[in-house]
Parts: sequence; structure tokens; C-alpha cells
Amino acid sequence: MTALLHHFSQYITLSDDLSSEISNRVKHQTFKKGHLLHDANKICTHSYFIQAGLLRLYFLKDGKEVSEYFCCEKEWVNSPRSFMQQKADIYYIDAIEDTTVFTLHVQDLVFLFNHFPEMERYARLSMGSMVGHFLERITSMRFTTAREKYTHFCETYHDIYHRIPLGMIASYLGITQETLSRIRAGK
Amino acid sequence: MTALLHHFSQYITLSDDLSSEISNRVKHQTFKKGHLLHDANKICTHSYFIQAGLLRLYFLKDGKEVSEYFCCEKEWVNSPRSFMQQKADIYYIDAIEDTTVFTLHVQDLVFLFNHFPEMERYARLSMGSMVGHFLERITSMRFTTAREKYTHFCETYHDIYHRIPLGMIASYLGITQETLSRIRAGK
DNA sequence: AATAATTTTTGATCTGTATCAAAAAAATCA
DNA sequence: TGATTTTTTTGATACAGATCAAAAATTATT
Repeated sequence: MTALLHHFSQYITLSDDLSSEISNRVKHQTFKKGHLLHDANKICTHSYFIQAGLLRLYFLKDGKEVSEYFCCEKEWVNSPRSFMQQKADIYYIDAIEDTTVFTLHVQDLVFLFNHFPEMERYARLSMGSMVGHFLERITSMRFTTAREKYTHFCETYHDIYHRIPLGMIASYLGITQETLSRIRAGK
Repeated sequence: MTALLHHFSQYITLSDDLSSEISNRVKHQTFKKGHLLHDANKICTHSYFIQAGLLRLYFLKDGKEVSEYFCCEKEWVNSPRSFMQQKADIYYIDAIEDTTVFTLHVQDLVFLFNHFPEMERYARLSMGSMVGHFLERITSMRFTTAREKYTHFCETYHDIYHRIPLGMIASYLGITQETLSRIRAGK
């Protein structure tokens, strides 16, 4: 719990009231490696704050999994468009490692938004850094070689890139696993 | 002005008080085609809501302009990371067409955030749709041919793709102008 | 521990797109 | 309106990375 409250406090000042509302509405859960937390084509009703472990957002293209991104400790995970707009979307969420999370239901989040304006601010600010990350990623995807993409990936995902299977990294980068394998081999 | 207030009202309920605060703090401006609204390596202090015209965000890579994205009527434009975090960044903003905007200074926006919680909500929601767009773009950038990228571009930028020079579209898509020219020619 | 399943590596070939070069077309300017 | 600049098109060639195929290594299962 401390980790979650500490996370909020990096963006806003947490009143005791808000702290306890958050604590009371959040649920602690554990998922085994390989577990599917969210299914495509369904409405995402929960958001997960990772305490320990590693989750992945992916979708299917021509029957093959394409990793959209990876989330680790101290990050929220959900199917963004599905969770925000409460509509179906293409993303699956699964666990790359055994993972423990704090789970928040969308209705509880709505309650928090409606009763605590600082929660709106928190969401605005954290969404802002999400936009920043996406921008950087889009920039680094164009006019770069496969090797440059991989190097950039290792830099930005510095603490977790070695915990992610090669094939998942390759699809995240938009290159084939064969190519990534050769890059790693230094060919 | 109506256009701007109408825009806000699509996300939040505008009180008379908030409406007039917005109106009083916003400044109407016109820029000629080719005008540089914002410079790289400087702090972005203004956000522009386009009334008519077309603006572009771009950066330099190896001395060449790479278009990050295009913004048209009824959209806010700024250098996102620079404006949000008030630090220097790589983006330039220029006008592809003669453009009229409503200009808001970052300090006025901060005032609005501090006095009107619904502005925080507005920012959260509009940032959310920004995240959605970026996600879709990242998806459509991987494992697609140059032709598919262009087709997707024309679909999402349906009303403006014909107003943007070919070379700018090519760099936006991460392909060369020669390739895009051949695609258009149907080769 | 042995077997099965999955993931990664290696090899050979093919192809889409980049690159380099220059002509044609369009836009801008005096 | 003609001259100059910029943008787009066309052509020839080269190469990074995809694809297809299969072996090797790793991981999971009984």
C-alpha cells in the first residue's frame, strides 16, 4: 500500500481522507506468470498498480502476438482506450512474471475523481508523462535501423529489458525475432 | 471565441464564470504561412487553439525536417513536453497555411487549473484522447508497408491530408518522399 | 531425470524501400 | 510574366531486414 500512496504523493498532496479512500477501494491481488488479466474485445473495468512483477499489453495481428508495451513496478496498467472510454478494444494484458498488484475498479476511480479534484490533477499529470513517453517512442521508430531501435529500447527499459523474452521485444520494436537475435549476436 | 468555448463544453460543463475567465485570458492571433510559432530548445509558454488553418510540429534529424504531427481546426497545439514541464525540447511549430488561433499563456492555464477543478478534468480527458491517438499511430507504424502507412494516414487525417505537402507527409510516416511519390503514382 | 514444448539461433534467399542522381512540375518572387 | 526556387516525379542501383526452413538451446511438464 505504501508504494501506491507514495506514487500518488509524487504528483499531488495526499490528504488523510483521500489516502484512506484510496486504501479502502484498492484490492491486493497476485497473478501467476502467463495469467491473462484482461481480454481483447471486452470492456476493461480494472486498473492495476504493479507492486512487483512485469505485465504486458499486446494485441493480435495476423494471429501473432504484437507487444504494445511492458509495465513494471510502480506503474498503472490497463487497456487505455478501453478503460478510459469504457468500450471494447484490441488489447490483451498478461503477466510476464508472477506479479502482485493493487487493483482499482473504474467505478471507484470515478468516485475519487468526483470527490477529490486533486485526483483529476494526478490523472492529468500522469497522463502527461504518458504522452511524453509515446512521443519519444514515435520519434525513435522512424528513420532508425533495427539496431538503433534495440539500443534505444535497452536504454529506456534499462531495468527490465533482460526480463522480457526476445520475441516480445522484437514485436514491440516492429522487427522480426530473427533480426533481433542477429543484432544481439552482434552480426 | 465561440469555437473555443464550444470545444471545452464537449468535455465539461462551462460555468459563466469559467467561460469569461477563459475569454479574458485568451488572445486572438493570425500567422502567415511559413511562420515559426515556436522554436526548438526554448521553453514553450503558449498553447494555440486553431480557429482556421493548419500547423505542424516538427524536429530536425541530421539537418532534415521530420514532421511529428499536424494540427488543424479545433485543436490545441504546443510543444507537449516543453509546455507541460516548462523545459526545452526538440520541436518547432510552424504554419503550413495562414492560420488564426486563440493563444493561451501557460500562466493563465495554471490559474485556470488552480481555480477551476473542471479544467483539470478537461485536461485529463483531452489528454486521454491524445493517448488514444498515439497508441493507434504506434500500432499502425509496425509491421505495415509504406503503402499501408499512407492509406492509414489518409483515413485518420481525412480532411487535411490533401493540404499537406508530400515531403512532410513522408517524414511523418517515416518513409522517403520518393517512395511516397511512387505510392501516389500507384506504382 | 527424461520428454515434450517453447524459444532462440543460424543459414539461404528474396524483396521493399533507401539512396543517389537528375528531370519535370509547381510554387514563389522580382 | 519571366526567372528563380522549391517540390515532386522518375530511373537505376544497393542493401537492411523480411521470409522460409531447420537446427540448437532453453524451459516446462510428467
